Amino acid sequence: MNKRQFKDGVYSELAKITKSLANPHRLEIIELLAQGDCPVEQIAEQTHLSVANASQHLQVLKAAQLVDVDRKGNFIHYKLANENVFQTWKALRELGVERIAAVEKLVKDFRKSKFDFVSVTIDELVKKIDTGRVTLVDVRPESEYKKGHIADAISIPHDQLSQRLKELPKRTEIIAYCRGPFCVFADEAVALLRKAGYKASRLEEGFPDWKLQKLPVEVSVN
Amino acid sequence: MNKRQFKDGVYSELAKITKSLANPHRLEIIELLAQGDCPVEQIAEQTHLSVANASQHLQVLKAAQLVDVDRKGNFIHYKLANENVFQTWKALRELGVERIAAVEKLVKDFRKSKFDFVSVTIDELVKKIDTGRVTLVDVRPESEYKKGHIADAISIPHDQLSQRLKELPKRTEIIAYCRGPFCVFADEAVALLRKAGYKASRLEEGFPDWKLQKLPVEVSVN
DNA sequence: TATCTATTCAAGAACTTTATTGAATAGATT
DNA sequence: AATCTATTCAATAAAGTTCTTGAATAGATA
Repeated sequence: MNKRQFKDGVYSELAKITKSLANPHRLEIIELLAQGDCPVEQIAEQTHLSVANASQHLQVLKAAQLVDVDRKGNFIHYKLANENVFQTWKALRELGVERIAAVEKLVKDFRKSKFDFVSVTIDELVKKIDTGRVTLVDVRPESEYKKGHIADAISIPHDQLSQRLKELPKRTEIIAYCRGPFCVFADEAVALLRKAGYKASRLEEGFPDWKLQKLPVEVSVN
Repeated sequence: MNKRQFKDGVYSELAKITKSLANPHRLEIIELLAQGDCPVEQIAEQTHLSVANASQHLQVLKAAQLVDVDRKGNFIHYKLANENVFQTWKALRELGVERIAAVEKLVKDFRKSKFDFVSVTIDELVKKIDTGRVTLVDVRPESEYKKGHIADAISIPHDQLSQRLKELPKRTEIIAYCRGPFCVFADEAVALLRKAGYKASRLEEGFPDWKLQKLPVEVSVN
């Protein structure tokens, strides 16, 4: 094998991986799987795809070895092959927000129009936890909370929040978090909480970002 | 705009960026531009593409805002839009090497078959520079050296090395570096040096990786 | 102003990717 | 062993990507 063949080989393999990521639905699937493993049907539902279509996208990710499968009873669970997959998605996400005005505009317009408040970064949250009292609320679906959540966070899924406000303290600051910067659950939660007189803000990033930094995590085993 | 439209918008913008990276030639172009800005014709030559084809690929990268243009006299120079672009390429590269056996095999087979020696990581090189004496040789084309190189490195382009061996000390350790882990210039240099009785190894990563870590860099201004 | 030249554009053929549909499969459960 | 069911496969039409070729352009030099 000569030099050129070697280079062509390497770059074409890397392009294959990149291609497997280069689709809006597959990026959304990666973000979803970063919350924990998940059967096909749930992925299809969450991403608004048909099951057959979701399955096909998962096959593409599997062929690129970005996801692994696990059979659990009647269901087949998919999961990210390793941390590096989320890391790469994070790099792409950040590149997008920084480089592409369209993405930043989408995010800002949507957020600012409906939810006019600032968010807290992971670093800021760590300081807050160290120095003061904070109530952490995980507003993702309970199944995702169970698969892993920030230590000491309580689970109140976004669609149950209005009925469960009493569980939250009025005095201490509340930080809501969800899947990631493009997930709206936390924004909706904060809007609701503020309207009800609570002192609340959202975490800018999501649970997978917290976990990637090796910060304390808890799992609810079934 | 509702939640679903927002998500669809964001993921499809991010997928557009990812698609612009998802091609072997464009990945190679990114790696080349990470060495410093460069006119179209040189990019075409280095990547073995026709000029028209290289230009088209550059248009794709430009549309995704991953590269910027600068006119210099008669030539149009392309450059990476910012550090994050290289960062993302690096994440993809590492994901590839870690996840895809095919990539690792290609690299190992090619290297091990022709160049049977271990490489030095950036961290190890930093320590070596601190504690001992090391001669650093930049074996990339001189134009790339001029656009930026590791501090105190000397330039001996790979194709001139055999005639310029006398410039190098026989006693102190020599570390050769080039564009990155998939670049073969440094391997060839080390093979040649060892055969001639020098104590030499290659840097595993390349100059852009060194620069990304904010380690000391020099530029030869023209 | 005319010429030169690096780069881009445009059109088209070959190939790849995607969503949809309905059938097939493989592994549990009964 | 028979049935059930979550998932995958296969075929197809529509849309997108890529390389090649040769012409067009825009900005510099003369």
